[in-house]
Amino acid sequence: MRLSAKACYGTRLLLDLALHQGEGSVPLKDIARRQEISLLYLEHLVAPLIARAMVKSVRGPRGGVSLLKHPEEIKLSEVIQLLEGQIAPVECVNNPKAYPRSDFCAIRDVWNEVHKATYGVLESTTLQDLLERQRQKWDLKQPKDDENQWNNGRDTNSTAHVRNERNSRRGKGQTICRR
Amino acid sequence: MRLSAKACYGTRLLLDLALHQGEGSVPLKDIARRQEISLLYLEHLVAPLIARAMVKSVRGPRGGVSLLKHPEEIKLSEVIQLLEGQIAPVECVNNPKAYPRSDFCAIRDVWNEVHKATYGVLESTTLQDLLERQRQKWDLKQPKDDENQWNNGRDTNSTAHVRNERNSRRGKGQTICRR
DNA sequence: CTAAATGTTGACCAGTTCAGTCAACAATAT
DNA sequence: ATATTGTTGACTGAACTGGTCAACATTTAG
Repeated sequence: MRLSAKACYGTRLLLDLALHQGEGSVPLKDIARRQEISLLYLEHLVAPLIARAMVKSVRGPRGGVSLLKHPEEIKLSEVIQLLEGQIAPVECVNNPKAYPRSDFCAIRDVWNEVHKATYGVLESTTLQDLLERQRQKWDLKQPKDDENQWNNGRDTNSTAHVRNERNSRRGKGQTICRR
Repeated sequence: MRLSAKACYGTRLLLDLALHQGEGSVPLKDIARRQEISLLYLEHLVAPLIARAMVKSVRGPRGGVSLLKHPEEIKLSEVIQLLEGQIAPVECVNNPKAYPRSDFCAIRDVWNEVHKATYGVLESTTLQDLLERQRQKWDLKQPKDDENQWNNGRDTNSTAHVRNERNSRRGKGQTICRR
């Protein structure tokens, strides 16, 4: 039951912003570089976060994005729901009214339990929690020059390339995580 | 974090077999009809279950499939792992050794918790549990002629058609669940 | 021995989704 | 006026999914 790269990248973007709070607008270009995510993709990915008022953006020189809510106000359940579309494993858990017969389905009950278990973890975890945990890990490791805090299991040794600059001809980009 | 139709159908196939224990081999054709799943697809889907010795098959007249293990010996974690490929939301939870840097990633810890929560539910649920729950629901509802016990949230009103007979020209099949 | 009824399996397909890209444009600071 | 940032509609190639086709294998019944 795989998490999409979109939800994963979005979570990393938010943590990156939390780690850089107090620095004004953070250019997406910098986040893309630190997180090794395509800038062009990141620009699209940030839109729902802006629309949901989790993040605000400023255009122009010294532009970028920044958190609009406090990290403790941002629950992961909200983030994943927004980016993934649904947290429930099947649609009849997500929208039981549309599937009245599923009331008599024992299997649906299990997916419901899976959903509750997953949702419970995400609902009780805030961006603040992530921030504190990440800082603790860094304090242990002293990775001052290693803000690439993630490794979400994607193949970071891929030879695929991606651009993270706009309006440039196709060319070498940084190694990306692919699915 | 969607469950694939494959994992969903496989779970329903196993429950259907559990409900029909004691009847010898159950033809896949009958399961396909009851569950409204393509027979042709079901034939492919059953292969890993046979390979894993959860199910056994008999060819020829009076052939079909039947459970090889007792329902209480079949955990859903095993089933979903087999059919879905992985239960963990990201690969670095599934295979941490391949991602050493993820040890310092706070986000990975959260996906780990999500995984543990999900896995916990599936690991503690057996086919026997499903069987008992399904029978209880039926006792309440008396759906004697309604063995289509599921409704996994897929659109059962679809006008798409599917064949569930072999070696016949393309033609009208039964309504199927699509994603 | 033949026909029918079942499973087996390699190959294939159309549609969908995804991760990413392109480019024109808008807004802002210098 | 230029550079630097974000915005957004449209697009793309690859991967995956749910399903199909057909030839074949096995088994039973007549």
